[in-house]
Amino acid sequence: MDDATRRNLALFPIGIVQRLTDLTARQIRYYEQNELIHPERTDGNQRLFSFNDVERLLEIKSLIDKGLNIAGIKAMIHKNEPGHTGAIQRPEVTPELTDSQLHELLMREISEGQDYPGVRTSMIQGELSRFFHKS
DNA sequence: GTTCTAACA
DNA sequence: TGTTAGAA
Repeated sequence: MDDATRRNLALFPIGIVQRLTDLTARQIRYYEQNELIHPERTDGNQRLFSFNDVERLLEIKSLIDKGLNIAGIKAMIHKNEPGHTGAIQRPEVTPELTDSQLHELLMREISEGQDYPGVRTSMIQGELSRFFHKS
């Protein structure tokens, strides 16, 4: 049995995952509804999570702390290519950013946790929802 | 005892 | 998101 297989084995119930991630069962179930995770089901319809699921939940938790909404997190998970090597040029003091530029900027801030001159992190929440719809 | 779904003084 | 009710 290889590592990948082992990591995807559905092993623990929500109770264990709850402690492993410091998330509430409510949140875990909520994230599943929004398709951020896809735990397996067994017995009488009870969820069984794998190590991968747990890691994903930890990642989701950190993104939530950064102020992202479900839509934003979905985008991050799908485009899991964390560090952009650096082919992106940041607009100095640009009052008007194109959607493309703003998107790249936000992705950088989110993955690097840093701010760029003239762009406040607090704008992430609002601008992100402008990209990946509102809720 | 634990987890599930659905719903909200 | 918290929390609770009722069932499995």
